[in-house]
Amino acid sequence: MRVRFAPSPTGRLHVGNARTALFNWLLARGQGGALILRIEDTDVERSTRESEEGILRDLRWLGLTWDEGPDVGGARGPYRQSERLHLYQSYAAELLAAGRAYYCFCTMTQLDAERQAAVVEGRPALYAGTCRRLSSEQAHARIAGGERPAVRFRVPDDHDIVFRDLVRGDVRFHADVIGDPVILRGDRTPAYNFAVVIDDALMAVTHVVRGEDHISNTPRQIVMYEALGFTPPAFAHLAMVLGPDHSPLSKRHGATSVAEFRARGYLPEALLNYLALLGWSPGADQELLPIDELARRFLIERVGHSAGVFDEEKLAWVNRHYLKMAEPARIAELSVPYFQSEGFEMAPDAHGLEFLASAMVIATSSVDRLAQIPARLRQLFHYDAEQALADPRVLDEMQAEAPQRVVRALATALATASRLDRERFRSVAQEIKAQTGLKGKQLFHPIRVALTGTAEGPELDLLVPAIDRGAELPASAGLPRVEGCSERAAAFVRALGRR
RNA sequence: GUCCCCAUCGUCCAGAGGCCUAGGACGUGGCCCUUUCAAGGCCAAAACGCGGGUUCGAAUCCCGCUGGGGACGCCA
Repeated sequence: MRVRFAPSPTGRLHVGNARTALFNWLLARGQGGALILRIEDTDVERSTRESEEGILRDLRWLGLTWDEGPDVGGARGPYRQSERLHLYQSYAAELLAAGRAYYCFCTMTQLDAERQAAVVEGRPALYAGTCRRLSSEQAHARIAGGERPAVRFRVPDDHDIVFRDLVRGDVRFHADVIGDPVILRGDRTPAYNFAVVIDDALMAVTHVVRGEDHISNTPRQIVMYEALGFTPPAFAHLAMVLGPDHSPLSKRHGATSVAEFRARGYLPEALLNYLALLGWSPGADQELLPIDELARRFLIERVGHSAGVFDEEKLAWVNRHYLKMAEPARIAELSVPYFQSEGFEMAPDAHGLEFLASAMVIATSSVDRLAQIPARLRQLFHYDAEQALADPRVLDEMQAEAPQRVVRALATALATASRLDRERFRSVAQEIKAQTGLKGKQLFHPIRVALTGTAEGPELDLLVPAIDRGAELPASAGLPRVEGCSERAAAFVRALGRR
């Protein structure tokens, strides 16, 4: 089995295309087949190397590996259409010689007018066949006269073209609804339908898995396979990915590209697992499975027929799962750019990363995406007693006598205590409880406010030890300075006294 | 306009003629856990588009309608 993913490098990798790539990958990996990456860059106007590199980068980030492609090579390259122009031209010449293709001198204006007229008259909007009957003498004379004709494929008329779609079953088109497609443009570059056929045939692709938008191209391609003496591959057309309003997923729905989802802090394994669930099911009651297991279970015949709405809420849920599963060290490293873009100045060394990793569970247990980690851990690196008391709600709470007693007891206890770990923090809390007679929220909320400067945040049991571990960190760790709990408590009491 | 594809909770899936009083997940609501916010646990509400057939029996098969989507480029 040989499958392929064939993006055109005209922009970012869209999640819909990523899903097509994934399904190809699942099919190839599940069956021990090969995946080919081919760059469809025959549109020189829109294709860019930047886009190509971006697409490759996004695919690699997702972990979708390929066996042949422009970067890794392979026996049936080159893998960029722009480097295969001679092949298309030589097959076109062959079709021309066999009378299966002909030169077309129609102008764009003429073609547009014909199309419009056809729609108005209720006829299918197809090529009228004006140049079909031109003799080769006439054609060559016009070429000699300086005209640059396109080449059209002569679709045999009056017969049915049927193909068995692996996901949809038999699909039937009548040849009369297919106009003669252009295979070579006036500038001798190939048109999509032709290049695809030549490439898939020459690259020995056995299964073409692509978007549903190509379903009506399939009959044109099949007649070309036949004219060229190639055996058509099996086809499988995947339903579209839609936005919440059931229109194709686009910018106005928010993020659409893999790069954007990466930037928002989704993990590749989460995006992949989510995408696999969109149009397919790995089995009743099971959704969250490692990619290899998905590949093992994947059956192209079991892919759904109808379009699917992309649901970022569900993606977020999948991501939470993988965030919890992931190695803290990995997440710590991935989180650094997010801290930086939130204004935290850091360039952690190994110790810094180790500390960050040790604190990471505080964030990963309660956050959707990497981008939310800095906000969740802000209280670790940022403390300002004055600023805390500037918050009317905090000030209001501290107006009462009981919380003040808690805070003062806390400052006193911490003044002599060594750095807090979980147990020492608990015993300090017990001490204050005994001293003040307060418990529960009455006890812990003032502690939280004094130590974090905020009324809400992660569990103190986790946060407090992390703060005091951070306070021990040398400057060389490359993290913002962490003010320890005893300093925080003392500062808070001083600030309170000034009020 | 012509051709093609599609149709189960708001969303994603399960359902391959009787296992369906239609199952799971996300989201939503409630409850629980809890020192706060989250996270987590439990419970609940929520769907077979409509009309005809076929069959003893249809969410499942057939036809039509309606609705959605795609294609009709010298874009891919």
